[in-house]
Amino acid sequence: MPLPHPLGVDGIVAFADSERMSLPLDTILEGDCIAGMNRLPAGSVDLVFADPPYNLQLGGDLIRPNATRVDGVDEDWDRFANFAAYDAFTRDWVAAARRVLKPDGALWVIGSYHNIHRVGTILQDQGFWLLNDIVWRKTNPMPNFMGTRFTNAHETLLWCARSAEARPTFNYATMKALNDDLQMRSDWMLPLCVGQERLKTDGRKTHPTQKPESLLYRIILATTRPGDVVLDPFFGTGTTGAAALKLGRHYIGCERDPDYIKAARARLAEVGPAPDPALLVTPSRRTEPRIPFGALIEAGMLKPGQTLFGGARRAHAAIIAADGTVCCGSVRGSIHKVGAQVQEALACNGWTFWHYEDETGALLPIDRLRERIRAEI
Amino acid sequence: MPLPHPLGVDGIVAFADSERMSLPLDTILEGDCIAGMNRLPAGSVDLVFADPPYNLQLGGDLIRPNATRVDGVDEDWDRFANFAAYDAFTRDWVAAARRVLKPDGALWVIGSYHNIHRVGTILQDQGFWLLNDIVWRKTNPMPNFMGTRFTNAHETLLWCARSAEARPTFNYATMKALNDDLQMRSDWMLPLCVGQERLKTDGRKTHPTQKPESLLYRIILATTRPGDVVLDPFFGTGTTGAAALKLGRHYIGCERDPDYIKAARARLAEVGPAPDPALLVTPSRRTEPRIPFGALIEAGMLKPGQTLFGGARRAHAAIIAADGTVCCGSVRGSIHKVGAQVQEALACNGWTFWHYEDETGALLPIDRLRERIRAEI
DNA sequence: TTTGTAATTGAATCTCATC
DNA sequence: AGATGAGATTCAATTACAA
Repeated sequence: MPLPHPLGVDGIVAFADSERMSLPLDTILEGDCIAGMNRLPAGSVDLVFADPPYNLQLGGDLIRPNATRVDGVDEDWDRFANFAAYDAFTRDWVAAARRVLKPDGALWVIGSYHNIHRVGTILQDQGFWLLNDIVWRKTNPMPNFMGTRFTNAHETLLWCARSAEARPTFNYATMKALNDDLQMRSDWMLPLCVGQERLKTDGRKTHPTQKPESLLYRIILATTRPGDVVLDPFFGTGTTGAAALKLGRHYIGCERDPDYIKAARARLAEVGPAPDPALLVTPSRRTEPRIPFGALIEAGMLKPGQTLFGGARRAHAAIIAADGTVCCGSVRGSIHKVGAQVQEALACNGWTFWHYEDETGALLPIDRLRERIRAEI
Repeated sequence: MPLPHPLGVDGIVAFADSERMSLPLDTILEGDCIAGMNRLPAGSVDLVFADPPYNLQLGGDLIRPNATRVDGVDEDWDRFANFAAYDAFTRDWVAAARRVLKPDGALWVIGSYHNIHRVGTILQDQGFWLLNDIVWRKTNPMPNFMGTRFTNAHETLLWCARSAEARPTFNYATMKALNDDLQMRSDWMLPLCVGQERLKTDGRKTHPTQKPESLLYRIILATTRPGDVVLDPFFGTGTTGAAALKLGRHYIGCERDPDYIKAARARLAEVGPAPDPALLVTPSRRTEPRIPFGALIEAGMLKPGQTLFGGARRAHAAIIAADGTVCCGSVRGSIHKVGAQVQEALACNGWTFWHYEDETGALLPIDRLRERIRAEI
């Protein structure tokens, strides 16, 4: 009988249940991220945020016009022999992340043009479903000193669900509120991590690619709920953990480098408590309890036989039936269905289309009555 | 002796020299783009611009809030059985483009998150060297009607050289001049192709995905020299040809659809030699930095749960929520809306009304923080 | 003729609970 | 699992048309 391959279906390393840990909330797992993730139970985290090595393939030193040397990323962890090696590395961590994600969980990856296409292709090949690609536009990018290309002024983030059928969290109303009541777009203008925010060790930057907390703030606020678990397989100095704690979420980090871990632990110990959960969510019509139209009749706000009006200058009229349907000529059905039919439209929101006459004879949308019921709950 | 495989090294179809044509300048080659490119001499064109099918995989109908239907892309040419089929298609046209390019020639591809990672990976695998990824930020994108994702407000372009050693053309000074004497960044803000520019046939759009000339203008201006030859394997209605002619370059287009070819020929016959100044769409830096209140929270300048004060002697107080709204009693909304409500006024400029407490306990208007963010941009 | 308002439209992977 | 039905949901720019 053949031995089982160490990588099972979906590239998942087989672990005995006894070796698995229960979810170690707000903890940094020391060591390789794949080993770390494989110790966690399957289907246990709500969000993965990954900032993997970019495989930058930098050549020699880059010298600024003023003869200073650019401090590029030349850490060992960013060296790969070739694209095949980088792809293999990517496939492994993506598979491990896939295993620990809940079915409706989501994954974010950040990268640059050097690596993001390898990552995006592998995500699609493993069944992830891309939801958006997000452009992080940097307010203060490094210029192109040689004048040979366009200023590389952005990085790319991919947001994807575990499958096309999954229903990942998206706090639409929160993002809209955050953007002055306009839909949040796929291009985000945010500054680099510099100044006070940038962690330093002996006067030098602790981590070469520390991300700004503002970026993680938006990601976690948009795509998780308070209390959710956010896993970062390339934890570094803990930006993901800091943003998660500040927003009332839990983090789990994987990191190999003891210096990064030390810096992250010190940083996370300083983070204060999260604000009142009510301040962390945005109320919206979608999140409010559902009120059937019939409840307005049961509450005595509307009466069977009463007339509703729709469209400009009472263009359409419908009679309310005792069962909460409305009738307009030979058409009978829900307020939405009849609203669509009389307008010959593909769809209609009956709550805003239909109006009732108040005591003064003024026309008011029936949605006012629904609001009144909701206020009483 | 075995017959030679029809696809030689690098996926190039073997043509007898007698079948090859000399370079057919300013011409549309009718038929499949791979056959068309294979009829051209190797190493003969300076630039390839490709706008291949995106493989959008759209589902059912999408209905707008105003109950009309979105006219999505459902053309046959955008249907692929799966990623493998799309990858094979991409490998073939990329290989054919690679053959016709001069050694120092360059290639541009435009795409969206649906396909761009497949294309980018294949370009790297075939030896192309990515120079920049460019983000086309749309001034007027289609919104996300259902409120399910971030507004998909951009497309991605990849600019690459034929090899890492190649020295492709980049008109650095021209780009800098075009951008108010600042280096041109990798994110370009340009409008969609709408209005007069959009080609119509019998009142309906001739091509579902016609690109704006301003985009091609910038690409050709930046990465070719006058007299250069620009090849577009997916010519469509000839935007690339029009921009090339206006800039004193030559075009060669490949196109299968007779209707598109007819429209392109009519369009190109109208093109005069002078460049259209309207194509120099320079972003106006004055109008750009709109700072939503939420940006102050994301920047860490204000924290969820913190109190803002308004009016004389802290007459009003409001708590900041994580989404950038503020709460005052049962009222929750933008700084402007809540400011107006607590004063029982019709309107209010929240930026000047609300104040925060600094480290010394002094009250400062929140507009100070906005000014600080603006100064950093 | 001018001005104000309504209608149209753009590469879109666009719901969710219940039966 | 698939069908059904309630009901939530849009920004910027241009064109058309009414006043």
